[in-house]
Amino acid sequence: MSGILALKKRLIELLTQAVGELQQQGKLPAVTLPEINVEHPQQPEHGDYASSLPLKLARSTGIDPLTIASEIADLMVATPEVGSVVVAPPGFINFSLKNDWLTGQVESILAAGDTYGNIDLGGGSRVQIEYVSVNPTGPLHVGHGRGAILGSTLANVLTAAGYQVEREYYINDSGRQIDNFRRSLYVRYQQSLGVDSEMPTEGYFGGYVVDLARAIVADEGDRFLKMPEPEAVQKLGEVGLARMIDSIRSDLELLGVGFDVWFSEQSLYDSGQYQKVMALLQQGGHLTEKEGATWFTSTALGDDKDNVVVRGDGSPTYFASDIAYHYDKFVSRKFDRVINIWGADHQGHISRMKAVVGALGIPPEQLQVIISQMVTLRRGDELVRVSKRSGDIITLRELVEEVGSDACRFFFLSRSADSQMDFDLELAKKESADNPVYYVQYAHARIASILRLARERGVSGQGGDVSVLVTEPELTLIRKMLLLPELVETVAETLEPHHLTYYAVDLATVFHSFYKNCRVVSDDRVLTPARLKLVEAAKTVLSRTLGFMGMTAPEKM
RNA sequence: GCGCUUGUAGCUCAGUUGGAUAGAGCGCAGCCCUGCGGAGGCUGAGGCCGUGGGUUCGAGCCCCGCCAAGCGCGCCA
Repeated sequence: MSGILALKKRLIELLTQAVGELQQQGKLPAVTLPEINVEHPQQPEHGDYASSLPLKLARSTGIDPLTIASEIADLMVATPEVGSVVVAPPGFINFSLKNDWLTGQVESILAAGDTYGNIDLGGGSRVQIEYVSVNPTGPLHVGHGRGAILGSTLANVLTAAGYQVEREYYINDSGRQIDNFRRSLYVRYQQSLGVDSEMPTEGYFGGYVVDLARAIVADEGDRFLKMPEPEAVQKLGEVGLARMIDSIRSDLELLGVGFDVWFSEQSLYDSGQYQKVMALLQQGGHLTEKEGATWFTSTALGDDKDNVVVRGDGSPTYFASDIAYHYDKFVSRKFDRVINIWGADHQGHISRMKAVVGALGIPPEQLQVIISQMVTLRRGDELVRVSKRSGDIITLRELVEEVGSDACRFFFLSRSADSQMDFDLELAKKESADNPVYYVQYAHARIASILRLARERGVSGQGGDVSVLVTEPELTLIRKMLLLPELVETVAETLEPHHLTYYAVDLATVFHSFYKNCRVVSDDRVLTPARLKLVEAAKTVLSRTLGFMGMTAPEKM
């Protein structure tokens, strides 16, 4: 385990022990203990860690919190890490770390290298994280980018947290919208070959369908015109879908978003998984026939309404295939945990999905759904409506090409998934130089530059004695670097990757401040190698943080 | 009408799961280039944490009501 997490755990153990001892001595009544934890105080004067345990105990025992605090503090045994234990009103116990322990952590970070920040929270358990999963009936738009970046970042962090992570894209290559898309494409194909044909009223009118049809004409000619229409729609559709999926894949690659598995919805029908799961639900008494359709009786499980799984015409709904899909995830592929990232418009899908997962005998809490709120797009004051069928689309690709992948990722990550955001294209372009992404990356480039200079002068950290790094800017930098494992833990537990961006900015800030105050490469033969070690460690931490976010860590800018 | 999410500085947003004097970026008012990258550092002004109650030693955070915004409430996905 990482040193800093072990330390936190140790402090909690020591507190628990001390309270136990006080209870044995009869100085504290044998009340049930509150949850004991330590936190980082906001004020540096309050030390590195603080516990409000005495305040909590005061409630149940009726004893003055300051008295409890000093009794506990007296019983805290000396450790190599903790320099002082101080009692502070109204009833806190504050811990400060020893300088030599802190500076020693620089060596630990260097030794850990690119594994620094890894923790063993997951214990190797298998987590699947599914994201984007957009219908291959149109290009990705800006909102999809948000989910993509959330998902890929979480996958990075969960991997570092000791989970075995699989990243998956669910391809909805079956069902009504796909039929609709195939018919639309066929019409555009006919039209581009001069055949008079009319688009279905609910068709996909976007210009990209026209482009796609033309591209297929260019590559494959008029061969689909020679087939009977139903066959042509099907065959042309296959070609078109494959191309759409390819373009989605390449758009995501541009953003640094990738997947381990591309899972086909159609395969659930081809493999018999769908039929199997419906039979299971039938056996479990979860299905009922009414109004000509088959319903999943989720109201019996506390949901607010039942949901159709098989339509009157015998065709399965999206919900039905999603049930089979989740059965496949949990039962066939045996994931311990499944995380889905959905857009806000799928909010209503959560409760029935959890209900059905429970009906299949899987604990519903093993399914976690993250809702990424809407992204509204504007150009200056002009609101841009995003609708796949209207054809007025600002694509994700266009955004990435304008703003850049790094800025895009940072921007999307800097807000919690719960809050909706405006994305002003003009502003994103105009202010790109002011984007915090540059502030953070600049810190990394600066470090690289220092290390280059050191190499030129033939000096290195070799043999550096880190115990001399005791000035305030140095210790502040070290303290900040030590937070990375806790950050990984927090993000992995809360599934809230936006904390990464705030940490990255904080880390860059303390580094810039250190840089201003502490000359690294100098004539001082003691300080120079020690500070080179510190700077190298800072580079590791910064690049690790940027890596989690899927951003580049530039050597030069 | 019901469900989910949001409401914190002029603007965009954090707030470590109930702790000490509520933070950051941008913007605003100033300061710092005889040294490793000024895409930088430092200082200041700016707050009834939507609103009204409640819970307790202690609430931006928990509970109830209300107001406002977004999304959902299809045999669409």
